[in-house]
Amino acid sequence: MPGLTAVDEDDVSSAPRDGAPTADGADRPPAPGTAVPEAPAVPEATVARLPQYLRALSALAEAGSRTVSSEALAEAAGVGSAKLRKDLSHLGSYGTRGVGYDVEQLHRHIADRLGQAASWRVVIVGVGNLGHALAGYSGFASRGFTVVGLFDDDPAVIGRVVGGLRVRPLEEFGEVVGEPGSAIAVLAVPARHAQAVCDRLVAAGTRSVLNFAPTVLRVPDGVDVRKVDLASELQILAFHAQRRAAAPAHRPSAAGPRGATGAPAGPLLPHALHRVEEVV
Amino acid sequence: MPGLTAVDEDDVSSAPRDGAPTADGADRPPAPGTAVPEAPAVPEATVARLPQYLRALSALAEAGSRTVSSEALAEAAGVGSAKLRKDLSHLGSYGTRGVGYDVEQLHRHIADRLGQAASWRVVIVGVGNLGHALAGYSGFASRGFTVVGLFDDDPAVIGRVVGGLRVRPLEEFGEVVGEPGSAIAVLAVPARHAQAVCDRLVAAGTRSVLNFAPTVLRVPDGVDVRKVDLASELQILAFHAQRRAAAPAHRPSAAGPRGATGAPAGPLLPHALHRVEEVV
DNA sequence: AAGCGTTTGTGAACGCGCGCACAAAGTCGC
DNA sequence: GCGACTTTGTGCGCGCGTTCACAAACGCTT
Ligand SMILES: NC(=O)c1ccc[n+]([C@@H]2O[C@H](COP(=O)([O-])OP(=O)(O)OC[C@H]3O[C@@H](n4cnc5c(N)ncnc54)[C@H](O)[C@@H]3O)[C@@H](O)[C@H]2O)c1
Ligand SMILES: NC(=O)c1ccc[n+]([C@@H]2O[C@H](COP(=O)([O-])OP(=O)(O)OC[C@H]3O[C@@H](n4cnc5c(N)ncnc54)[C@H](O)[C@@H]3O)[C@@H](O)[C@H]2O)c1
Repeated sequence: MPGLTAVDEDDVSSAPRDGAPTADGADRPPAPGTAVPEAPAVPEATVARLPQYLRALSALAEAGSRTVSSEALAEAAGVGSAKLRKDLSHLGSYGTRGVGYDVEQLHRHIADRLGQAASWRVVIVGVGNLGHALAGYSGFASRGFTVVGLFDDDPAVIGRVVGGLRVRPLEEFGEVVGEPGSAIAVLAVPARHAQAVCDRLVAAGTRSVLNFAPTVLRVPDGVDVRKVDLASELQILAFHAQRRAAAPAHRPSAAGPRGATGAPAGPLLPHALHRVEEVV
Repeated sequence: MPGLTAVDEDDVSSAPRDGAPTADGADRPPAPGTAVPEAPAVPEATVARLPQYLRALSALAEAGSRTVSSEALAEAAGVGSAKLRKDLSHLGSYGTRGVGYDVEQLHRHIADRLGQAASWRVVIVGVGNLGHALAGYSGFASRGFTVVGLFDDDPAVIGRVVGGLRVRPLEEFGEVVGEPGSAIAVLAVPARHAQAVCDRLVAAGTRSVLNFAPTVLRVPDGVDVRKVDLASELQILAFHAQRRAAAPAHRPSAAGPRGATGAPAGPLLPHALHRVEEVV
């Protein structure tokens, strides 16, 4: 959404520009020159896709590719090539026409933009069923995140060591979180406590929250909240499944069988389906 | 009416919806034959919010409310009231002017639209760190889902009982999944195996997949895939956090991302922040 | 150096979703 | 029974995001 008024956002990112002799020092597109410093403002939709591009680039680099075309990278990331090029254009021009993008250089650049130059500190609050799984997840490190604290308020859980970290009481939160905005909090407490816990985290300086509890969190301006609601995801899938079931095969004959991937090409949904409700 | 600023959750993450849109996506206008009665075509953005409305309605019903105004329900769901009314209008008119909506009736109606009349069958594939947490999660049942099967291929895991269900080998998948499209599969296997496992599930009749593995899944038309990528969520938060850090005290009014509170909101952002990279 | 094929970057059209504002429709008070 | 008030439902304008299509830019070959 339009929410963020990206303020300046100049290319101040320390401009490491290591060895890469980009030759063209003239790719400073929006030369402000006059008037307001304005904001290149990367669109939200683009930001949401950058992680996918980064993942695809990591895979390509590991596979030995040195350059990729927008077509190939888009394929790997599961998007259209035009969309990918436009997305990258918001970050600046880092491709070479006629060749493509330098895998390593583009990876570095996107990682910089995502703040992944150094590892972000992550704290997990609520080490229950879900929090335990998250604490033991090894996939965060490779994406630029380091879990530096686990918190709970259950005496039976406090003190246990999970994933190499000791579970602490919430009172010690302030000691671990550090500077305001320097850590991301993952909320994995029961829904009825989520708001209260969130308030404490914000009071302690938290500016970024990933919420797993199925509740609407109220936070002051300046705090960023993203939610992951598994039940909602299932319900959205259920909605589509139900619609699919209600609308049987249309165009019985003329249906163009544009196969996607090696898989059964046969038309599905032979007849109406029914769901059962008993448990096995 | 002009009192409070529109409450408005972030919710930017609406359906990236990669892959191929279902063939029947939106071929409504040029109705070739006779006028088809069905398919008012609920917008995707609306579908993604229906679960939130349903949750809010459940809470209201439990609190004893018999009716709600669009304003109150929107507040509870964390959206704007105009948006909510427009969303509901896509489902048909079920409100009473001058009064509001009947809580129980609206809940029933939305639940019907989401196919929640009966409990959907859910199978979890990959009972590791994450799959274990999901299998033991009690929050699915109240949202209309019943876990009916757990699958893995690790002999050390097969046979174990988790959440009252025995973990089965993938070979038995076909016996449990039932009619094509009648169950939703939750993928919680390592990324490098996700595609292969997904192919097997689809071949066995699965039409809805919720993917936790950080990979792009290729599926044939007619199969609906939604992904939950925790690392990406963190990276998006990191992007905003970094931008916030780069933009010091500016205009707090329009700056922050999606404020929710309609009142005081004492934004601080005292000074620039820095991240540290060493682990504790 | 010039031509040729390739690929990027982007201008422009298009469609979707959002929020405003208001008339219609209903309730409540008298 | 009637007027005033409340709240829904929606028409409309607008901005964001996606897609198409193409000229400019680049490497490679001759
Ligand atoms: N488990 C899942 O697979 C799953 C799936 C989707 C959503 N969720 C949501 O994630 C959240 C956690 O789920 P769970 O299954 O891990 O629940 P859980 O009950 O197993 O764990 C919750 C943990 O939070 C701790 N806690 C409670 N109040 C606290 C407080 N005030 N401060 C600090 N810690 C506190 C508890 O001690 C417990 O350890 C819930 O909101 C749930 O709805 C879980
Ligand atoms: N644990 C988390 O908190 C977390 C967070 C984000 C994403 N993920 C993703 O979720 C997935 C699972 O994560 P995890 O931590 O549970 O991993 P895990 O290794 O703990 O569990 C994976 C399970 O899948 C099983 N498996 C492997 N190959 C299989 C196959 N071919 N068929 C059936 N089962 C198979 C394994 O036996 C194991 O039990 C991974 O893709 C991971 O990236 C996990």
